[in-house]
Amino acid sequence: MERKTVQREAIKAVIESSSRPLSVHEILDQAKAIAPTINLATIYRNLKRLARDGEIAQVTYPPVGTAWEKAGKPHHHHFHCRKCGKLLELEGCALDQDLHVPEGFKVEGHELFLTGVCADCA
Amino acid sequence: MERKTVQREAIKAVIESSSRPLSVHEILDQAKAIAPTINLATIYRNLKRLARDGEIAQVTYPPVGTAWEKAGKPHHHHFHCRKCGKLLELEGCALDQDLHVPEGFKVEGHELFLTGVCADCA
DNA sequence: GTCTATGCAAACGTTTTGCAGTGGG
DNA sequence: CCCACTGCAAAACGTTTGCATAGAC
Repeated sequence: MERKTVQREAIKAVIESSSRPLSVHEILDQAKAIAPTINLATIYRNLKRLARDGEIAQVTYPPVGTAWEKAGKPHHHHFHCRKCGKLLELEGCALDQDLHVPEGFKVEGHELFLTGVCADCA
Repeated sequence: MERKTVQREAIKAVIESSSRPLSVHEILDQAKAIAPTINLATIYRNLKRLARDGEIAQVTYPPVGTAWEKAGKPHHHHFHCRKCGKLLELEGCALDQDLHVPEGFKVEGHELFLTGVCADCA
């Protein structure tokens, strides 16, 4: 049976209160303010589990690594600022719905990252 | 001064003759046919270098890891088949050019991955 | 009291690096 | 003959796992 722990609640709270996807280390640092003894193994175990339970979603963009955000948001994409390195959330989707893929291919989803410089760094 | 080696030529040849991005281990396996003593350190060192010299390009999609393809191809994106796990090349770009990003953001590039099932696996 | 979730440390896969020696020029 | 490049082994890095025990219920 599932048990509620300060650690998992802390991780959830940190991710849900952020306006942008957070890295594992950002999550660790911020969660420590709530649950000081928390460590990386616990972070990873709970990220995996919260993702499985549909509470959070994984966002991965190589130059940044893996980041996590609250699940259930409307369809959106991300912007990677090459100056501050942050991954920022963008509203909506600029993808043409009429994607042309070769005969026989079935498109089930897509991921789009924009790169450039954000307003703060420009 | 730059020296031509069988190892680097093998890596280049393997990547340039492929119709889809190759993983590091695919490159290692195929390069061994040309340069049997080649090892991972040499693969990594040369991938980095060939990329720096603009001969090859890195493609990274998390579920697959890092893959490499010939540089200088026309703008295109990739398709990830969730059955065979391969990364396939798609022609063209279905991205709406009129991307709306927040005030002050400067878009310099983008990466798009489509996911689904390829023709061979459907 | 039970048994899940944590904390630690060791293990893992991928990529990088130090160093001695090979071989391209 | 020189020194760029290789091959090997060790290190580094992010992530996962085994195990003993703290703590939720």
